[in-house]
Amino acid sequence: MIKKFYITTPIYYVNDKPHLGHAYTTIAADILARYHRFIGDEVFFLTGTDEHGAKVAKSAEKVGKTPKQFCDEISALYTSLWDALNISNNDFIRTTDQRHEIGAKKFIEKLREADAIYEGSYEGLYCTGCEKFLTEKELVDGKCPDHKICPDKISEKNYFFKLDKYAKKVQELIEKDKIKIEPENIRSEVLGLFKQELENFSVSREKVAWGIKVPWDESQVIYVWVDALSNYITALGYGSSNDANFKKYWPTDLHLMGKDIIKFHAIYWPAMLLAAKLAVPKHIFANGYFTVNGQKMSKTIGNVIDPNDLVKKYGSDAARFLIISQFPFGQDGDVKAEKFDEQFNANLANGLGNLVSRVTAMYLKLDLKKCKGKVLENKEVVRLVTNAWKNYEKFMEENKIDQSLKTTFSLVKFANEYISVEKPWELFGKDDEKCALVLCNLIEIIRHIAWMIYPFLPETAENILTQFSMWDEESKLEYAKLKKWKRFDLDLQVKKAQALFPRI
RNA sequence: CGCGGGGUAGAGCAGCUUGGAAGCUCGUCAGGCUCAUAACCUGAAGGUCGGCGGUUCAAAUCCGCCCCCCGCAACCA
Repeated sequence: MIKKFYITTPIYYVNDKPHLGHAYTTIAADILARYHRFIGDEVFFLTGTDEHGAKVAKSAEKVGKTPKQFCDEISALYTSLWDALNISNNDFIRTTDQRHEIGAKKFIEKLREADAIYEGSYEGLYCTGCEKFLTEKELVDGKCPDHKICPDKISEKNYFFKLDKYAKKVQELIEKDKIKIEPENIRSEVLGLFKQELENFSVSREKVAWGIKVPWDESQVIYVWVDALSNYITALGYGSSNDANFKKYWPTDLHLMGKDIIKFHAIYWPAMLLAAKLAVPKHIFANGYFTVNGQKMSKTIGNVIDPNDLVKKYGSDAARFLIISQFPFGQDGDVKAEKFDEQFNANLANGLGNLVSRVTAMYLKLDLKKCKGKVLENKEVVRLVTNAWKNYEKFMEENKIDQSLKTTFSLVKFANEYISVEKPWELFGKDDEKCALVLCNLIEIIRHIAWMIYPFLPETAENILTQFSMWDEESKLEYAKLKKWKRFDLDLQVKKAQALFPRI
């Protein structure tokens, strides 16, 4: 039976242009999506942009644009980055899409019907200059940092969600891993939140114009978390006449996100889904945060890394590789600009690129056609590759994508050592059959490496396989066949190609 | 007493759950090789595993206290 696999990134807030963090989460999702397609799952991979709220309206106004124009422009920055990074999402949802509006309204309506919503009042510090509520933390000496005035304490009518009604159940689901939360430390952090006070949260706003109107009270706009989170179902057609995808793909197999928004995904979202009598997500995974040179990435410090620059400098595949392999997936990590060059050269140029290059050259230089049909199998090498696949899969299933990549590159290392030990150039003319065996083993190892990196570096994988004229035929094969050791003969059409990753 | 993460060779990290000769990548140094993208392979130098104390035949690993970094707490992955 074919398994379905629904994977999402958060929808990104358009108040900011995309940075390394957005790219990180999205590339990770793409790798997992590609992997699952690769092994034969039916995949739906969703990403998108979150476009409502006072902040966006404000930013738009500042540059003299309508909110919609503003959103169109920023949202396009995301889609073009995803193009540049070869992201294979099946859909891209914007919260300003009509389909989303319909679904989101339907969803909040459902919450109300379930008696999960009540009218209350929200009290906060409102700055008339900003036209928004400020938190205590934002204030400087009790004043709005932008307008230097004391905000007014005012209250407005809001609708609230009865989180207290569902929290216990959500907690139970998490404890029993019905909603599996990873990594472990994030899970315990979430469970810790239940011990503290979890307050009912507001699901609407009165003083915000840029948003989706609450269906039963048009003086209110649906507040961010209901609006944003519901994208995961509205993109599948929830609430519309065409909800085939919703029926097929819901619930989510994997919600991927940065750790900052875990609370909303792990607690608020399942609670709302329970209220609406929908299935809850199966798995939530929070990735870590980047610091740059030991400091948090921030616009004010000016250390924000633009993923577009990485693509320009290293190319799409290498940028994917560099971004994803900086530190273990699920943990925080620090990056330095110099490190990108270093790792590019070490792993891609000197490692993989050079391996392909030297094996290709040897194969073309040493004429071993007379050994055709006499090439044996080397059990040790076969076992090594089989084992590598086992580990690779295990890590992938555990979302340890950096480990899968490491496993793959350990084969690169092995192949390079193997060449040094066997010295094909010395064997040639002395023991041609042995020489042929070594070269065939090497090419076969490279074939396996190519398929392993396929979800990570799709273009490179195709390039390598094309170089050995394997792509056309193999790309049609099933996963189970691809990963089997293949003994092939010496009649391959091998082309000398350009360096995969020229050294920097 | 808010919650959580971390402090291991020059740099970045793994190991800690289930105690038992300190490992990986990059860098440095010295050899080797010539098929290759000045690449590749081998070897070496370099660490009192944040501090103090405890448990133990044995602690980076378990326990206690202390010091120092960092993230989160209604909208920056």
